[in-house]
Amino acid sequence: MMRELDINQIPSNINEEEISMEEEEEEESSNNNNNNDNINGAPRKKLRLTKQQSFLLEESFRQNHTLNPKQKEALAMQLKLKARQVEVWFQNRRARSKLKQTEMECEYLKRWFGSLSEQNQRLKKEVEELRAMKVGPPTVLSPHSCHPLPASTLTMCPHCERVTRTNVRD
DNA sequence: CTCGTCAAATAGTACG
DNA sequence: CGTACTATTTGACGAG
Repeated sequence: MMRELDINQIPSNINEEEISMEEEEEEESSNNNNNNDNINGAPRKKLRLTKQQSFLLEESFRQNHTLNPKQKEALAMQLKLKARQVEVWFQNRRARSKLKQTEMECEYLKRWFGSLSEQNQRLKKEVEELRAMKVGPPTVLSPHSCHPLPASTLTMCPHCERVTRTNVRD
C-alpha cells in the first residue's frame, strides 16, 4: 500500500527484456490472443497489456494526460489495440492518479492536523500555567473606603460617571 | 469526460 | 514444494 509516493512516476525497473528506445512495436510471439471475438460462447479472457504496451502508454501519459482523437488513433495502431481500449486506459489512468493524489493530500492533512493538535495542547497548558500564577480575580480600591474590592462588584454610575458599588456592602 | 463499480488476473500469505 | 484464501491491480462499462 502506498508504496509509491510519486504518482506518474514510471516504474523504476522497466528493463526486463529490451525495450528499444521510444515508440516500439509489441510482439511476444506466443502472444495474442488479442482477439476478443467471441467465437462461440467463450468466457473470453480479459486483456492484459504487455510490458511494452504498458510502457508506451505510460510514456505518452507522462507527456500528455489526455489524447486528442488523432493521437488516440495513432497510439491504438501502434499498440495493436482498439482506440476504445486506449481511451479507456487513459480514463482509468487519470482516475487512478487523481485518487493517489487525493490520498497523498489526505495523509498530508492528517499530519498537519496532528501537529496542530500538539501545538494546541501546548498552548492550553501554557494558558493554564499563566492563569495559575495570578493570585485571584482583579481588584480595585474602593473610592469610599480605600479598601480593595473585587472589580466584579463595581459599576459605572451613568449620571456622575463615577464608580459605585453594586449591591455589596463596603 | 468523470465516477463508481464489477470482475478477471495476479500478487501475497498461511498452512499442511 | 502445492494449494487454498485474501488482497491488490487493472481492463471494462454504465450512469450521469
